[in-house]
Amino acid sequence: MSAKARPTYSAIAKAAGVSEATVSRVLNNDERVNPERTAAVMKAVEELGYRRHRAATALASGRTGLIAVVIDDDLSVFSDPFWGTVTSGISRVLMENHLQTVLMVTSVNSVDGPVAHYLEGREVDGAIFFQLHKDALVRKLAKQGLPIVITGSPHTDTDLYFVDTDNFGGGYAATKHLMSRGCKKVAIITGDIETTAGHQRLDGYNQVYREFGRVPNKSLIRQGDYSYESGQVQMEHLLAEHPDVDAVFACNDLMALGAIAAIEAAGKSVPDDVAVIGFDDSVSSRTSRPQLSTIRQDITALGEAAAELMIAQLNGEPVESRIMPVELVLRESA
Amino acid sequence: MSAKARPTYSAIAKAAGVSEATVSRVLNNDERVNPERTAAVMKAVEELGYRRHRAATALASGRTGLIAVVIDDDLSVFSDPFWGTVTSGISRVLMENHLQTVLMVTSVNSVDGPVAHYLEGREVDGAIFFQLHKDALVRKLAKQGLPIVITGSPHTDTDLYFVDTDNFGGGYAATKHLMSRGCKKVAIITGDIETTAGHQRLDGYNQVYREFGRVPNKSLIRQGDYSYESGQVQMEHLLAEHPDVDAVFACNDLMALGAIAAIEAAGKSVPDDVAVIGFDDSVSSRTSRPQLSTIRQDITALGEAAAELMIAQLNGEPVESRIMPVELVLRESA
DNA sequence: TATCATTGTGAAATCGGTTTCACGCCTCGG
DNA sequence: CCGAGGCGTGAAACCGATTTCACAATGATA
Repeated sequence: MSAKARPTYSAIAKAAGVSEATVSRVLNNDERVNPERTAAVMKAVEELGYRRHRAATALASGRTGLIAVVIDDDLSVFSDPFWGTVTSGISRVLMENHLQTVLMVTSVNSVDGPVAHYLEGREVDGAIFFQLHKDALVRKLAKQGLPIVITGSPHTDTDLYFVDTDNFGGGYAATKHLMSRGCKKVAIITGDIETTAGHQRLDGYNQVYREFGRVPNKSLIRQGDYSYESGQVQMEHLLAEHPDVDAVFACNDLMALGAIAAIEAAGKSVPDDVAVIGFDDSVSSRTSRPQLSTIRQDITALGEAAAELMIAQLNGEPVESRIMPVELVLRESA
Repeated sequence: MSAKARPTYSAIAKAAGVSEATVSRVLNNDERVNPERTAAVMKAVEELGYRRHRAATALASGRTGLIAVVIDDDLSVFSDPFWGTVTSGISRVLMENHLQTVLMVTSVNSVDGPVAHYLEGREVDGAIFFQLHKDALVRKLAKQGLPIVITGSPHTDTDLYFVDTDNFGGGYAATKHLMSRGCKKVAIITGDIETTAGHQRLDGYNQVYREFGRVPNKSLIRQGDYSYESGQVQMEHLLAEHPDVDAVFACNDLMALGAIAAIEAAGKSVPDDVAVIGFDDSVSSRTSRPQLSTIRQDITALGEAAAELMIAQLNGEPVESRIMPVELVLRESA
């Protein structure tokens, strides 16, 4: 009674009375196999409980069945639930397509680091990058023919495929709502303006002003860094310079919460004196008081889209970058 | 000018004037190779820029160089920054040991689902599980000899290796602080009592009462479910039944925030009328007002410990489950 | 009817390492 | 001086799939 060893092609071929080559053809959906033999192989596969040996397939075919998800940890982005959620969307779609997700949390900036070696070594079939800051490595890999998808907009204009949130639309919707609400002096606390996302949200803000035939006062545009503290201090500056400011669009929820703290510390109330809108629809936007109005993005869908772009590339199908829609969620703060 | 093809053993063997077997020995640190040949091989490896072909190694040796991290998505735990942080700790340590992290966000409860097939197929060298609810699959895999580490305590008493936060110690420290502060009527809002973690925190709470020679009133022990809302309603019940309750230990920050909302809604103040301590040291614990006193765990360290246990198992070294220390962080709420 | 394509199939080579096995050489004990 | 034992080494088998290539059978064409 030997332990049931894992069946291989050889066993299936024997059981089905065909050659191993035919087994391979059937299992890879080669059309040209006689239906009867196909059926025989399928039956044998079923009965023996055959399962592909990934390593053997990888060696012979060059396809590893693995997709890397590369996260730049210089930003410790992974402690942000945002990335966890994106990743789970990616993972789900990949798994449905019989691909596995290899997670690499690391500093990606080096064109010659361990990650670079790993990816260049063709140990994965493709790579999905998060939040790129330098794209030298990515360009290099792309040139070598490695399928790539970027989550978040690429740093520069480029021909790389990407999926991103509609940052412009979010900035536009938030600002438009504040204006339509009757606010006269709408400020913005931006995030890192170096990033495309940061810039696009600001562009949306400016666009609303333009449509209203106005130009925002330069000093209504304050640069934060996505932290609670920066929201707080920038709001303090705003209140000092513009005591009559009556609305703020903060480019993420954390800064919005900081801003609210500053507003209330100044003895004013939200939203009556100053309306506030954040961005992200994070958990704290629901638990804060007042509850925060914010821009919601379907984060899981973003991940799923990234995975779909990757799969399309692998299949040689036409691929197009995607911008995912956002939604204004109105709660108490605006 | 052909593109420089990836060098293989054959190239190195030729360059170093030895056989492929010897190359393999050198690269796998086989002691018995003549130092001169070792040097020659190393030199050739260096000069040709050789890099191992993962699939070939996997096929021949059976070691894939991959460790699965399995996350039960029934709980959508991955949108909790906690798990992202743990994962990044795991990933870092594994990568240092030339192992890659394969992420599987999925429903693990089935002993016969795709995850089960994947893991049973030996496509990874080991698996790290998060937040187990049913351990049938894990036990089955362990029986098959797959190295396993559980992050969070296993469901039942077991011989499986695990790493966990000192839940008991956290519950103890929080409650002890509240008592020492002079609070007479310290309540607890527990999380899911079915989980080991939930139970252990409660045990810590009970232990303090015991040490003070007291027994907590049954109705001071309220069961929540880790959600903001549950913290809120349980606190309302507490205030109704015990108008003189003067402290609450909530088993996570979210419930603590809900409790604070309920306390303030009842016209009482935190911490003067009722002191509150949470658990997790989440971001919102710092941004809430009043800032939340809480129990901090070193989450990255937890992940690193999990990875280390895995590596020890792979190396056949002695392995011991680990309980990671926690720290009481005092802010404004207690 | 003779010839050329086309189609389905299996034998065998291949992917790039690891591991077994046998052999030659050297040392040591009797 | 002979045989046993140990050590370093290379040839070759092996891991489990994929893919090339040759060949036989069939159908189409002239």
